[in-house]
Amino acid sequence: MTTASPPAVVHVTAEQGGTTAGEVLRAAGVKDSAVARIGGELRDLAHVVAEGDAVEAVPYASEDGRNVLRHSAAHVLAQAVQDLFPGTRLGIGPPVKDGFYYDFLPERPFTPEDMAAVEKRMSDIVRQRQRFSRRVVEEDAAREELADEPFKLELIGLKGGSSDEDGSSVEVGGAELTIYDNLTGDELVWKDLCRGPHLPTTRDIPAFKLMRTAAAYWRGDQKNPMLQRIYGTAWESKDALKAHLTMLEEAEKRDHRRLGSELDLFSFPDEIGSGLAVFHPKGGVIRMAMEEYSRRRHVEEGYDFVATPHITKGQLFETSGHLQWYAEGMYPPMQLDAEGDKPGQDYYLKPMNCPMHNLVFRSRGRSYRELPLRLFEFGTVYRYEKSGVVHGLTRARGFTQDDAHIYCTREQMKDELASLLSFVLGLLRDYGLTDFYLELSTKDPVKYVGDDETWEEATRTLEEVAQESGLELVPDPGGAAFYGPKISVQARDAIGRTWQMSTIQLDFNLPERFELEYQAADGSRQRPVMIHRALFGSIERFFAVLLEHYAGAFPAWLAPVQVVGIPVHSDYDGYLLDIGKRLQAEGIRVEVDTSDDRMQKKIRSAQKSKVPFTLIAGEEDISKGAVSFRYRDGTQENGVPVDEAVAKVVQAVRDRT
RNA sequence: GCCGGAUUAGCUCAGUGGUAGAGCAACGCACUUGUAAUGCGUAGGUCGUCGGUUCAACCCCGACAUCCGGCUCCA
Repeated sequence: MTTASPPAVVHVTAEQGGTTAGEVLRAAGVKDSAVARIGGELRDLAHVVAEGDAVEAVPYASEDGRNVLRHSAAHVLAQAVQDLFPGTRLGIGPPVKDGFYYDFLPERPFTPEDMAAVEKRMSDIVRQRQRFSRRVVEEDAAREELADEPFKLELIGLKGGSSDEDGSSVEVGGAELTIYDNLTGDELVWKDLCRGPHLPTTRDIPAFKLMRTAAAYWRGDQKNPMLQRIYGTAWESKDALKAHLTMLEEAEKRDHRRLGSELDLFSFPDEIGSGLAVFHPKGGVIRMAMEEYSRRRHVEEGYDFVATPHITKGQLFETSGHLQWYAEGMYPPMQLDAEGDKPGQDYYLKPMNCPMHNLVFRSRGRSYRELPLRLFEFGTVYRYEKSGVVHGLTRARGFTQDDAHIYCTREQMKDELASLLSFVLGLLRDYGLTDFYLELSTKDPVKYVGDDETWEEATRTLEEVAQESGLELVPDPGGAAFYGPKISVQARDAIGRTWQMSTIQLDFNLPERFELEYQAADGSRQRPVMIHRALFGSIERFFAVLLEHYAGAFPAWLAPVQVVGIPVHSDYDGYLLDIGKRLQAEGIRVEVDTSDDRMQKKIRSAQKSKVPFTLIAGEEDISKGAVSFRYRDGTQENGVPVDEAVAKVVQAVRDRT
């Protein structure tokens, strides 16, 4: 959805000096330009140009073009809100992915009815073709003009210190302080402190829609007051808006929480607690299939399997540093064995497996001959996620990591990382994800342990490996764990959303804290490097990603029920039950629908449960020793001999298609 | 944790200050011959929990729990 042809660049002639960017582009026949780029800066089309300026068109459908039209839509939103609710104070209103928002401090929270009214008022403003007019102001004058807007005054004080992070740069991020006036004819109807640029008029906003109200802290800081945020979406055309809304509907239909209950896969009983899932038989069997394949691949890749407890004395996490850094993310301790004045022991649910694996490593002397030593387990961990962040299976409080820790020498580290990365990508591909990019998370300047030199070496090694993979690499400054930098694999799903999947973390610090050692060939004692890695992240989360990726229609090898047999009439139940037995003997998960329903209803039920294969049999098939083989997409092959049908199913499952 | 919204049958949802309804699912009976819903019937809810207001609360108020949308957070 980006520009089809490269954007036009027009050089301003002598005669054109002193006219506007818009006029120059129009003279050159360019129609599709939201704003103009001159000297690398985005400018209003009303910007006065000089001879020799290179004026580049910025199409509506480009990233910059969309940002501008969305930001203009945010101004329209703010004007509409202040028209309808005059006492409302303004926060900020930047463009965001797929849309825009504006933060307000209203006299009372907005209601859904308010939203309808605001949206209608916005349409009026758009229809009025109000001009966005830029005006440079002195700081003192601005303070006077915006005396009623406390948040804007704060931003003026911030000028120069604004950042993209909290969105404040859209207001005061430029070299000059500017106000945008909305003019109907020459009449000033509204104004806002704003860096710009903007579309020429409100009428140039092609398509918008308000999405939801929410709340947000002023400038993103928990200590600041809570503002009411209104989210909207805006696009370069009505069709693009419609496509976006359709995508959202599709995403909602695929929501794993919804599919989880529709397909009877899992639930979150209140009685157990927030963020703690139970898997039902159909979800359980998918999970089992996922685990079985993963285990097999880990065996093939030379991993050793370990198992460790769910709880431990607190000392272990003192040693690892987790209690120092992440105590609030852990379930509070159980105190055991206290007697009178004698303090007892604090036991914690483990939020991570690594300290336990370190103890396995340390359980006896290790030789360099054993390295790389790769310890794997499906380790269930518990993290006390804050109440507002729990979200289905993707952000749970109890989950099972496909966790492994690799202990190796510094010399082995790079090769190990490279082969690990290809193992990761191969495994993800086997599960049906194919579109990836990598993210390199580097040191948080505050939350970290260890010396800078070690961090640098670790970061450099990860970066080299990432680059050699040939995948796109995106930096994530400050995103590392406290003990070391990481690469994470981001996967795009069937509808283009990205999910953080696997993480590979390099760690020079925990081996230090746990005093891990191996004996080298020369007899000296050396410290191993540790690599933390999870390929699924957590089984629950990966389950959710696959569920959404496939929209519930799992490939045959993962499908909870792989085949449903449907007799045309109950007289043929026996024939299909026999076929069912043959399939079952081949390890296929098969059900024969012998209910009282009619055949049409049974086909509908099978279809709704997203079973990959349906075998239908009636008189015609039986006389030939065959079945009708129906695929999930509704296509079908009639008169398939039973042997062949069984073989087809077995092969589809074995090939993981 | 913060702001806002929500919580009625297994699911999706109606509904009223005078102790509740539909569709689907479930169960029963009858029906059943070729590719997305056969018909009839039955059963199912202390209306999230606990307090309060009231002659009377599913409905109004409060607390708590859980969920949803955001914010903040995510070892």
